Amino acid sequence: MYLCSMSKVRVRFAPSPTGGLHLGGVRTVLYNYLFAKNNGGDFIVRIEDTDQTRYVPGAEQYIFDCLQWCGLEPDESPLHGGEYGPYRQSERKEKGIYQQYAEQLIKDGHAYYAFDTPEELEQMRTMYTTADNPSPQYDHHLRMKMKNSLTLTADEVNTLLTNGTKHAIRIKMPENEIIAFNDMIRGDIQNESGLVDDKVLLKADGMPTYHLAVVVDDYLMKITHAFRGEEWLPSAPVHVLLWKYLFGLDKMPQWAHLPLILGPSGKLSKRDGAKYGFPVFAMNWMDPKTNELTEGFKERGFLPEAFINLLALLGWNAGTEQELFTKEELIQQFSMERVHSGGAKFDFEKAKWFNHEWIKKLPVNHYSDKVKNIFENNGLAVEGNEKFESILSLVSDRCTLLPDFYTQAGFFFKDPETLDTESVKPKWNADKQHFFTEWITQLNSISSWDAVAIEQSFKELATAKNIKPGDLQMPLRVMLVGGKFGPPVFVIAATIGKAAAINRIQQALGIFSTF
RNA sequence: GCCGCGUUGGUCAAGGGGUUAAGACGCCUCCCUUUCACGGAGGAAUCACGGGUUCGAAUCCCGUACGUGGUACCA
Repeated sequence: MYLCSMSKVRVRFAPSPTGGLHLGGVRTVLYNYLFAKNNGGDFIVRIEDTDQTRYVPGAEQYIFDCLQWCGLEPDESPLHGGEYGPYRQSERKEKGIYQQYAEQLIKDGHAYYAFDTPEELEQMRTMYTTADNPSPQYDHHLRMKMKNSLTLTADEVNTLLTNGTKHAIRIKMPENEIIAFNDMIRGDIQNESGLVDDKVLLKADGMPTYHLAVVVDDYLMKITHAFRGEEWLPSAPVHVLLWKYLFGLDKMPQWAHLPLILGPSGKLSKRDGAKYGFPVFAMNWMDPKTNELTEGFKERGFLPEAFINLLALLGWNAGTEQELFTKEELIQQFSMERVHSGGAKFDFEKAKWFNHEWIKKLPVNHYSDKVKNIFENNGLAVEGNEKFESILSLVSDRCTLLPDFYTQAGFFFKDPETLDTESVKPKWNADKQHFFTEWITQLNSISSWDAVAIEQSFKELATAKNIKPGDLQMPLRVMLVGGKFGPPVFVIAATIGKAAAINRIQQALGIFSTF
C-alpha cells in the first residue's frame, strides 16, 4: 500500500559512528529491515560521519558487527558495496555532492551565507536570552541582526567570500507557512515554518549538517521510505522544505517517526545499563577514549533470535496473540500500520522471558558453541559435542540466559565446589549415613550403569532399611549436584558416570558424618 | 518559555461508540513434580483528569495535568 510508484522499496539506516549501538537504534534497523524485506526491497546502511569532532575510531565497524550478530545484513553499505556509493557522507562530501545543492538553494533565495563566528553566536544568545525565551533562535526574528548575506551588501559578501572567510550556509525559513506532511505512524503532521530556526545546512568546514545530507542522500540513493526516531519530528519541516526546494515533494520518501524506547525512569540512556543492571547496547562497547566498557545483550547471554524478537514487539504487534516470531515470520507479518505512536518502557524481565523461550525453542546445537565458550571461560574444557549437547538439553528448561547453562550444568563436568549442607543437616542421622555407605558397595557391583538400574537399587535398599526413598533423595542430590536443583537425580548419577558418582557420595559422606 | 509528539493494570499491549476491557511479562495461590525448573488451573485494571457530543465513550471533540523530545556550524 505504500508502493505508490513502481519503484522498488529502498530504506536506509543512517547512524553516526560515535559510540555503542543502542536498543532504540537496533529497533530502528529492525523496522527498516522488516519493512524492506516485507516489500521485497533493499536495506541500505549509510554512515553519517559529518561531525568530525565526534569521530570515534572503531564505532563504524562495531555497528556492522552488531548488525551481523542480529542477522540484519544490509544490501548496500560501505562494507557491502552498492550502486549508490559512496556510503559514507565524509566521502560524499569529498566529491562535492553537498556544496552544489547548498549553492543552488542560495541562488534560488532559500538559503544564505552566514559569517557569524561561534563567539558572535554565543554573544547573540546571551544578549537575547530572557526568562521567557531561554533559548533564542537564529530565525526570522534575528537573522537581520546577524552577519550574513541578507544583511551585508553584495560587495561585502563577495569580498568576504573571495577572502576565504569561514562561513556557513543557512536555510531561510519562511515566516508564515504551514508545512504539512504525512507520517506513516502518526498521520498528518503540521508545523508553522516561523517557529523553526534557520538551520545550518553547510558547516564552515564544508561538511553538510544532517539536515542537508539526509535530504540530498535520500534523494540520490532513491530512498522511498525514511524511518527515524521521534526526536527528529521537530526538524522534519526543514527536511520537507528542502525536498520541496531541491527535488520536489512528489519525490520525497514516506516518513515514519518511530516512538521512543524509555528506561525505567524516563529516557533510556547509556548509563542506565550500570544503574539498573541490564544492558542497553547490542554488543559490548569499549569506548576507546575512556576505556569504559558498556555491556551488551550478546555478552549478557542473549540469543540474537530473542533479541530481535523482543525488540520487534517493543512498539509493534501482530494483532494476534503470537509473541514468539522467527525473523522470517516477522518479515512476513510486519506492517507499519501496527506500529505504536506512543513510547514504550523497556522491561528487562520481559526481555529475559523472550530469551528463555528461545532457549527452549531452539535445538541446543544452535547455541552449544556459545555455551561451550562460556564453560571454557570458566575454566571448564569441554570435549565432544554429542554428550555436551545432550546434557545441555537436559537443563535448557532451567536457563534464561546463556551463562545459566554453566550454573545449571557445570556439575556434570566437575565435582561441586560447595555443598548445600544446610538443607541436609536437620534431617541427617546415622541410619542415613549407613544407608549410603552400604549403597556405595552395591553401586560398585551394579551391572549396567543407567538411571533405571541405579534408581532400582536405591529404592530396594531404602525399603530394606525401612527408610522412605524420598527422605534419601534430597541428600543424594546435594551430594551429586551441590544444591537443590537440576534434572532427575538418577539421570544425573547415570550421566556423570559410576566413578564420579561414587566418589561424590563418598566425599559428601565425609562431611555429613560430622553433623 | 515556546513548539512537537504521546498517555488502556507495575511493564508490553488488544480493542477505534454498546465487550464480563483480550493476551503476555512480573507478582500471588493451587495442581503436577519426594529437588529446581517446565507444564497446567486460578487471582488482582473501569482505560491520566475535567468538560462536552451521544440513548450510550476506553473508543469522537475541547481543555488541563503528566511524560517525552526539540529549541547546536550533534546526529
